[in-house]
Amino acid sequence: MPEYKKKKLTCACVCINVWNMEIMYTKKQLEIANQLVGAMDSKFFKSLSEPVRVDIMRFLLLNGQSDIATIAENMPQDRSVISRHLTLMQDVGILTGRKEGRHMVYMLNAEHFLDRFRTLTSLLETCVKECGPLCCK
Amino acid sequence: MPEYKKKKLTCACVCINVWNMEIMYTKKQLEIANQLVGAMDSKFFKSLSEPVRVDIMRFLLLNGQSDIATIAENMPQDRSVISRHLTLMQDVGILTGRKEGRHMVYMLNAEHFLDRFRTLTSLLETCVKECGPLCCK
DNA sequence: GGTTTTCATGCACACAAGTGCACATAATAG
DNA sequence: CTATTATGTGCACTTGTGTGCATGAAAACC
Repeated sequence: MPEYKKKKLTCACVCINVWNMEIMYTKKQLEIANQLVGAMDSKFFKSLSEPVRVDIMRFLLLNGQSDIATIAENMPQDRSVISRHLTLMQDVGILTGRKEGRHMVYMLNAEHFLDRFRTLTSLLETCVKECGPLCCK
Repeated sequence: MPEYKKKKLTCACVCINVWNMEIMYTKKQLEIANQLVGAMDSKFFKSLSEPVRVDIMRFLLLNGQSDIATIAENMPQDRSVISRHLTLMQDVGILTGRKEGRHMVYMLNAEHFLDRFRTLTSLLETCVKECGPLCCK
């Protein structure tokens, strides 16, 4: 399979896979795949991969805006830990925070959150439609 | 705010938030929020939070099914590392693997992947529609 | 103005995760 | 049957991450 090894991913339209079968993909397919992968932000997924942060999301979903101390009182972790999680979630864009006196008030940024998932779903749908024969059969 | 602290999240329909404002949520809202949080699988998101694994996904998206050695040749990591990543991704359900002779052939499980995102988007949409006033205003 | 409250942050620690090497296993090729 | 190839896995190492405590800054309260 030496031919296969030398294949470049960024420009080729035809390649030989490991089973000596020709695999073709158009520039459009390549572009769509790159769009999907580009939309898969590591930090975004990582922020959702910690159960504590999902718990915080649940709390804000049911209780609306809240300050750090109040959230922390409903979690087993220390207040400082919750504070750091909230900062991280704000950096990613899941939450929005504003300072109100000495309180720091956070709430869900539902629009941004929903947009992220809508974009990913849409890109993946297009990808499956266009690259379908490549990914699963 | 002692009243607030004593509030139970699992059954209450009315609560006082930290600003002494009444916040109401119905049992339906609670149920939907719990459904959403329940669908947010930590392991699933964690599997997508590693750039190497996303690279593997991109490779399989463009090249279809492939064996471990071939994938590893296109990545800076050691073959054993790629092998472990693939196993993890299969456990989560993103990939499907089958043994073919001495080769282990992986490919994207696009249906499962798409279903995950569709479900999350749908649940989040419902959640925003039902709990909208709570999460953002 | 001093005290209290609320939060951010530096620090240390424990644990999880990614990585590469070496080796064992399974299956094919000769 | 022996050699080669592809893979899985045990091991040690390094890095990253979550955690809690203690401290300091900012703002409100008395």
